[in-house]
Amino acid sequence: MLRTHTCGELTLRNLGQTVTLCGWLQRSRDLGGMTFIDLRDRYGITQLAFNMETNPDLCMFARKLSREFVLQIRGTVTERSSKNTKIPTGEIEIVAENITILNEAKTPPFTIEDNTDGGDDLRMKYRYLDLRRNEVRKNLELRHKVSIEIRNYLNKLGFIEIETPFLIKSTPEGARDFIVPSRMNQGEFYALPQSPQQYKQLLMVSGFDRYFQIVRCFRDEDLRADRQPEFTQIDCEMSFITQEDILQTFEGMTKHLFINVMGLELETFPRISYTDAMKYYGSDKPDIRFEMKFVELNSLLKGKGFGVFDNAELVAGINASGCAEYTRKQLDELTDFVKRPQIGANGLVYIKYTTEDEFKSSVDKFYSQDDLKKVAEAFNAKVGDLILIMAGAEEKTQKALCELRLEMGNRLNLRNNSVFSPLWVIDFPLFEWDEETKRFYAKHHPFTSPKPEDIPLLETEAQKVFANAYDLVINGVEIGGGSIRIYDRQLQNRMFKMLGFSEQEAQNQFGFLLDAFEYGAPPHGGIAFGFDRLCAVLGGVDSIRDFIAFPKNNSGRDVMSGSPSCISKEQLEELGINITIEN
RNA sequence: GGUCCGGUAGUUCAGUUGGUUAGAAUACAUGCCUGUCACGCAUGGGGUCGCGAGUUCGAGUCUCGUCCGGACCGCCA
Repeated sequence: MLRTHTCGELTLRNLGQTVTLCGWLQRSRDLGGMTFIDLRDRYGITQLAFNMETNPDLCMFARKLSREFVLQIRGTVTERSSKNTKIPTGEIEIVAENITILNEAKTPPFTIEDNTDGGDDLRMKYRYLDLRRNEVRKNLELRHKVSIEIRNYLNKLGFIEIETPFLIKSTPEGARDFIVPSRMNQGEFYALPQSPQQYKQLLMVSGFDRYFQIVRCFRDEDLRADRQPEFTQIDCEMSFITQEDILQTFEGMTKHLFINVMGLELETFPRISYTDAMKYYGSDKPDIRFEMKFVELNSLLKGKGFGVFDNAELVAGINASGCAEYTRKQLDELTDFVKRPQIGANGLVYIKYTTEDEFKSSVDKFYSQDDLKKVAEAFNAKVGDLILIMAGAEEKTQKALCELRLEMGNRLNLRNNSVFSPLWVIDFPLFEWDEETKRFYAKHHPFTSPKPEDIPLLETEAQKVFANAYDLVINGVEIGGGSIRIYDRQLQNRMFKMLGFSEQEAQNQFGFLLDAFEYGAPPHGGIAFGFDRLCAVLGGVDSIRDFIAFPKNNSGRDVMSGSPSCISKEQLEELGINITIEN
């Protein structure tokens, strides 16, 4: 070992000991007669002291060292005459007797500090330097802790972790696959898994009744702050269980993580149906850290001569409590916000509850004070409240109102990242109709089982069929989702038929799974959690990038290594691949 | 595929109506300083204003194109 201690552990208890430390030079302060150096490793910072009177040669040497040099120093733990209460080692310093430069370093392109001066792009290019920073290191430490606690919890319950292949068969359903060419089978391709879905179901057929895997998954779709082309799932599956068992088990896991990683005890998770989530929050992943539920106003506001409302499929609003004081400018800002192309609302109507029995609204021409009062009552509004109303086609209005609700939540500081509000969203519809291709798609995936009572409606009223599917949402972020699967070959065939698969197509793509179902598949179901997202939510940030050691940028590039990149002609030839670039 | 924002010193940014030699902070270098801990003080070096074209007597500033980065919509079973 090149060191006897780390830079984070020495205190007054170690006074007088001769120690050897290794680390990076964080900063040096040259006072002329003496010089101080902060030595940093992942455990902390320890101050080194050099004195011109007692050891002039070493002091002169120390003055010449620059940031991020890798040093080994031997010295004596000494009490400081002026202490730093901000760090754990702040009461001591090392009076150095010997320094070895283990490696020199160029001046880094940005400062290795909590508040670095580096921009995102630069930090990604020099990610190995960025990872030296406390903030990013802490995120990865949190991630590690979460993964350990997941394994502890699931292991205790008898789950076993089994690895499944990364080079698998491509299937057209769902996200776009990442494709890997096969050299030995030219013209043929593997796909990287979007999730180990089919393999984990096969493991159930094999009798591993409690499986999990913390596993990388790949989706070739456009990125976001919370979406990477490769990301990590906590993938789980159980046999001989009901939906209730899954919810209990994984609510338990989530609580276990919060207690053991965050020191927070969570209440029982509320549950809401998909239908109600859409009705009250306009989203299947509502942020319930704050109320501000939608109130439907069709019966109160339609038919009074205001065309926009009269012709709307849905008129609904939210109560921004205490915002009646909003100025014209603030209301215009909100209107602009909902009119942005990404939201695309036509406008925003407000009602200010200014004083007892007095309302001011942007639609005073069409509604009496009495009409407005009834609206206020529908919201349980009080004096000082601001009611914001939108109207139009149902889905679009819900979506726009959802964005407005979240925006108001932000403005009113109701979305505190150290508060955690989990909930289960249950009873999803089984299908989703796609106008473009004129066909049904599986809302979850094609192996999701319909509610037993809805099975007779499969072929006749597919849009009314609900699924045994569920999502875990925390603070408006979809953390996990799963379903009870179909384990009956006949029902699976009916499902594929609804999704527009011929028997032959289904057999081609999923034949191995369908065949397996004929050899005694147990009733089973599961769930998968977005591990990166879970960590980001626990860490209280929106972007998952800082919880991934080496993430990709917005365009799917790794700006540090320069991937993706072209490959050589020889490589292409070996694979039997010709590149044609369209313009 | 689309919308919006950004690109100026190593870095983070400012740069007025198009007008003299493009600034600040920080980093870096040098010197001074014996209790600093974001040390302080002084001095200094550091610029293809992303790239290309255009308008103009004159472009960091205006126009078009392009590249790069970020946020979002579509997409993400």
